[in-house]
Parts: sequence; structure tokens; C-alpha cells
Amino acid sequence: MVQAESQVFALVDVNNFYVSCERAFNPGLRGKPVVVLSNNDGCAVARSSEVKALGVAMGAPWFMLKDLAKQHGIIALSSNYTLYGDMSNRVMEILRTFSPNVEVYSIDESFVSLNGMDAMWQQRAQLGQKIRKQVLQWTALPVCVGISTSKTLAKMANHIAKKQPRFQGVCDLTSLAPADVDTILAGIDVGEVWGVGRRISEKLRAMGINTVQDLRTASPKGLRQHFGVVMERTCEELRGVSCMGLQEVAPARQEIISSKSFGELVFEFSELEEAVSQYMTRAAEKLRGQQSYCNSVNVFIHTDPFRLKDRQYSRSITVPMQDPSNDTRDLVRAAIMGLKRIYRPGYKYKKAGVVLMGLSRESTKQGTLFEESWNMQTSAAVMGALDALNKRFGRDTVKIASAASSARWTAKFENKTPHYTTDWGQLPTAFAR
DNA sequence: TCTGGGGTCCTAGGACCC
DNA sequence: TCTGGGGTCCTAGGACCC
Repeated sequence: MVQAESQVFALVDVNNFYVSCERAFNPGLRGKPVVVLSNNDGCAVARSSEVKALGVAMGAPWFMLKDLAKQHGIIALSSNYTLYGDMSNRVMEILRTFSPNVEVYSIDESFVSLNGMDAMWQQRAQLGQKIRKQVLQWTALPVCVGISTSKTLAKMANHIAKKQPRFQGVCDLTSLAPADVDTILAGIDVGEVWGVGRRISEKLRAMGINTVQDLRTASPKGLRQHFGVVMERTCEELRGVSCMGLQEVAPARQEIISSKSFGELVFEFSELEEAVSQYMTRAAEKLRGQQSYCNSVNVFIHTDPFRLKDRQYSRSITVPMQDPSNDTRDLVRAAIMGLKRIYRPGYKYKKAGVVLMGLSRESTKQGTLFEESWNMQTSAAVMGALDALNKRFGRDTVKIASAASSARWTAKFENKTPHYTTDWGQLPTAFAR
């Protein structure tokens, strides 16, 4: 009898990523308090450990830190995302030499599958150390490694590896005695759990759930009642039951956003028009990069909510495309059309942006073809697709969410887990054209 | 004149993540 | 004076359609 093999994930995360990148190229910054600032040098988006120790929060506005900075000699750098992206790729390539199964989760962290690699716990921790050494040697970036049987626990292990020096940067929860794991998790605030933010941790605390261990031993079904299916899954994951697989190929984005705050307040339509055209050009490049077409364009503008004395204005609008398109000119035209509808003179605008929505892989031509057959056999096709999907996934678990606007059926599971989509060509032949 | 239920799309906003 | 940008998922109300 073959035992179902349990999953093992490592989460590899670069410490203070942006700051570490800067230090890799300027060793003079090592050991000094350093922050990297956002666009327009607005907020601190990365902090060295020295700066974190001073109590500077992520996203703290730089102008509020000026005094503290002077006092402690904090060095502030403008961000250089090209550099960070390049360094990120180098780290991920190194990780792929350790395991073929890597999910790049964000610019500075990856999940690495250790399934079937090393059954011996000593070797797992050693493997973690080997990864650290290799990355440091080849990129000069420090990383920590967390290892466990679910992604949520691997994230937690990574947190422990960072905070508790005795682990020396690698925490393998699978090698610890269960009682030790309980003790460690009982000492960590529930807000540190992946997926538990400020508001949810407040609610949890009101229910007497204060630590990670409290959450872990709470009833998953009870949590579902209060917080929904996502929280239930988090709880199961904390118990070591893997509910989230490795996503090795990044799925195509469902939306593409391009937006930016202005360095100076903007009044005129023409200025907004120029900004929106520019953002759309960038968004359209990303759209073509993932080989998608877009069927509607959202534009938004708003004033500065921090200027309490100013009259505030915030609007957005969605403009449908005549046909799904990835042509910059079409998309810019639609965006400007929307902008004209929502622009009001007399306000001090601080931010504008565009969102590409309704993304699909289908070209215009296929969409048109589909609509012809759609018109002829609407109800039979819908019922057929529904039946086929319900047979496949169980009675009444699937409903058709939308079908008319593209050449693609989209079905949604009732429990709101990820979309299942199928192309016309995959439907049972009885219902195909 | 009174009354309905199903559905989609849009706008807006909240919560979370990095 | 000075407060990021890019994502996902979820909810709710109103307009509009049949």
C-alpha cells in the first residue's frame, strides 16, 4: 500500500530585500541604518534591521521620519526597481538549481517544493543552510528559509527563522517535536499568520484567540462561520494540512493596473490626459506581455485625501471596448473617453490610474464567431455546459457566471474557489456547433 | 394601481498580500 | 510642504433587463 506522500514546502525570503540589493552594490551601506523610499520619495518601503529596531513602520511617510533620521543618521535612497527585478531573477534561478518546482510568490520570496527530496530531517535543515550560503555567495543577498508541510506553516517557519537567532536563518518545523512546535507557536501573535491582517486579528482577539497556537487549535468549522472559507483553510494549513498547492506557472493576471500619485497637484484636463495616456501605454505593454485582450477599461482620478481642508473628489468609470483589444491606441482612446466623463474642473488632483479588466486570451475574431452560434442555440448550450460541468464536479457545484461577451465560458464554483474556465471547443460534442 | 424574482453590470469600498 | 504601487477576493446597492 502506497502512503499518500505528504507535502514539504520551503519558503525562501530575502531579508529587507530592497535595502539588501542596495547594499550588494554599495557595501559601505552595511551595518548602517538604511531606508528605501517609494515613488516621489513618499514613504519608506524597505527598512534595514537597524531602522526596524528604531520602530519605523513599513510605509511610514518619510517627512514624518526626518527628525529621527537626523538623530540616527538614517540613509534614505530612492528606489531602483530595475535593479531589484534583476536581482530577484538571479535569486530565483539559484533556487531552481535546488528544486525543479518553484513558485515565485513575490519579488523577494519563493516557495520551493522539497517533495521527495530528503526524508531525513537533518538533511532538510542542511539543505536550507546550503540555499542560504549559495544565494549569499552568488548575489550577496541574505535569505531566511522556513520549512513545513503547508505553505502557511512554511511562512510561519520563515518568520521564526528571522526572529529567533538560535535557528540561524533556517527553521524546519518538520524536525521539531510537536510539543516544541506548540510552545513556539503559543509565543507568536495571531496577527503574524499569513492571511490574518489588522482587522481580522482584532476580531480574533475579541474571541479570545490571541496566539498562532490559539488559532491552530480553534475549530475550523467555527472559524468558517465567522470569517468564511479562506479562514477555514488558513486554520487547516496551520494544522499541517496542505490546502494550497504550488503554482509554478504564474496564471495570467485578471486585471492590470497602472497608476501613480503626482509629484505636484494637477488641475487641468490636459495634464490628466497626458498622465492617463502614459499609464495606459505601460498597461497595454503588460497586457500584450501576457498575450491577453481586454474588453473594458477602467479609469479613476482622485484628490488628495490627506489634505483635509480641500474639497474631495473621487470617481471611476468603466468603458467597454467595442471588441476585445490589445492595441495601445484603442485602449488609450477608451481611457480618455472615460476621463472626459469623470473629469470635473476646480479640484486639485493627486492621483490617476487605469485598470484593464475583462482580460482573456481570445482575439476579436474568435469572439465574433462564437456569438453567431451563441445566438442560435443559447439555452441548449447553456444547459449543456452546466450539466457537463456539474457532472464533472458534483451536483450543483457550478454555475455559469458569464458567457455572452467572449468566446469563453466562465464557470464559478459555489464555494468561491478559483475560476474554472473552459473553451467552447472543450464542451461535449452534443452541444458544440 | 399593486406586485415579483431572476440575472448582469457598474461603482464603491473593505480586507488582505507583497 | 511632504503619506507607494500592484495585485486578489469579497460584498453591497442601484440601474437595467427579461
